[in-house]
Amino acid sequence: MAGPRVDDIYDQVKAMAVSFRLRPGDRLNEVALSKELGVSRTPLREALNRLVAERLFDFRPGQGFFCRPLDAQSVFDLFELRQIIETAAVRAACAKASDEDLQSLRDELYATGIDITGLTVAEAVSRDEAFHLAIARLSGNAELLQTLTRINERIRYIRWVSMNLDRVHRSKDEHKQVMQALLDRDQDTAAQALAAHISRRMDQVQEAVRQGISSIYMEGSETISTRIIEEA
Amino acid sequence: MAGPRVDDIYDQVKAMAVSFRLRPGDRLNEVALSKELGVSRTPLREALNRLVAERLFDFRPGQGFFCRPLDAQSVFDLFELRQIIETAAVRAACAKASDEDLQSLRDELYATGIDITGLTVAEAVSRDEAFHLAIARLSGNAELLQTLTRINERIRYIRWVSMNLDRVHRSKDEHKQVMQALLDRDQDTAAQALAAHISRRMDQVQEAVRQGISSIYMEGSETISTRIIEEA
DNA sequence: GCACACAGAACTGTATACAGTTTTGTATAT
DNA sequence: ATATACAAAACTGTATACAGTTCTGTGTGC
Repeated sequence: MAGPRVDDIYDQVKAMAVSFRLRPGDRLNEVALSKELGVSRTPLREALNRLVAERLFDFRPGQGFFCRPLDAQSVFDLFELRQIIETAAVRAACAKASDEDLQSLRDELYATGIDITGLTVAEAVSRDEAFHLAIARLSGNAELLQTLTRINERIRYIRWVSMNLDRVHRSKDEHKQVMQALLDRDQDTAAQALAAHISRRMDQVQEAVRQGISSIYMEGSETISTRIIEEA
Repeated sequence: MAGPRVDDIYDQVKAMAVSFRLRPGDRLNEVALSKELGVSRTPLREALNRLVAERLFDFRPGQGFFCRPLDAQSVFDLFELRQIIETAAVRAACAKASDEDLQSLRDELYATGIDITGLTVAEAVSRDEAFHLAIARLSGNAELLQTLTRINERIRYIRWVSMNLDRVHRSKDEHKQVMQALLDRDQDTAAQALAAHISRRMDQVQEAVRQGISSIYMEGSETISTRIIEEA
């Protein structure tokens, strides 16, 4: 029976951290969390150590594990890095992706990625992420894909919140633009469009951050399930 | 007295993995290693879980931890990613680094980074890494620096071996070129020089990989301490 | 000679216990 | 009222024990 519990625990705790059900900066109580998850402290700590390596948690010897707080500088750095990586990825995708792969990405984008009305914010962000990750996958570089995945996990919550604050969702046009450049295999246009797209998002997020990260955390996870009613 | 052992164990095991004292693909024996390190399995496993997250180890439930083997594709992907990140970093450094920081990087390069005759291969690679990391630091992006650090750890051994195989070391000129472009704050030249520099290294490494990774692992760590006698 | 089955050893996965440290709460003195 | 000292509680860090699984080596049948 003994399933590979560490992997499960890892996923569960990561989900909590990513959605900030565990509050940034707070020390987490190992016995309480282990009881909640129905496991002992040993595998929980193993999972937490993985998350320390992924920078989702801080570890202070003698004090334990802390939810890593996201300061304004880190948010900026992560977005900048994301832009660097995605720009390179889309260029590689232009050069290396097969026609079939590009076509099926296009189909998927038009089937599920366009109309986000009625979706929750969480769902909308998830689809957005999926499109960007799909491009990274087409780059053919597994390490690049992995790195981007990790980055996304760390900025996901801030994207949720920021998407909630300003309700203009222009992604659809911008994604279409990138997709077209991909189909044309036009590296420069694709890279430029994607860079501009990410920059706009970064501006929105920086604006959200400026309103105070601490208050952002207060918003809580209920906003994530708010449904999007208007569209640009 | 109880020191923060996990951090120490983490460093020690990482050093073993990076230098391939632990052989790629092999399962590692927890009790043997814990005895060797003089600790129990619990903190050892915590450290190993961090290294799993960093992709230095694989973890297969029910079987344990394995040294992650470096296949040719991963080596290529890591070098490609490194090139992407460093190219962007040097551009950012051109734009954002202070004059003093650039000057002190130049001084350090000319003081310690030029003549590698008489150094061991490990020392030479270490200095090379230091120069590249310094540029990443000047980008002002802590996340970028961290990501590059992780990448370097994973390709360090392969660089050792490849440096040992072909004994032409042209880094000095190429580093000088990059440094000059940085001082001129010439983004395009700097990026191009750095990209070319990494590409050349990548070619050398791919050549080494082509000779068979398995035989490379056999070379063992004694080659790392071989001293460099000739210079280009 | 080869494949397969089975028993024993070795190893992993997790719970638990305990030592040592940090935190918290309270009472006392200024 | 505030600061300080001290005691108790809570929590972390690690070792160890044990259950369950995987591996290994031997022997048997074909």
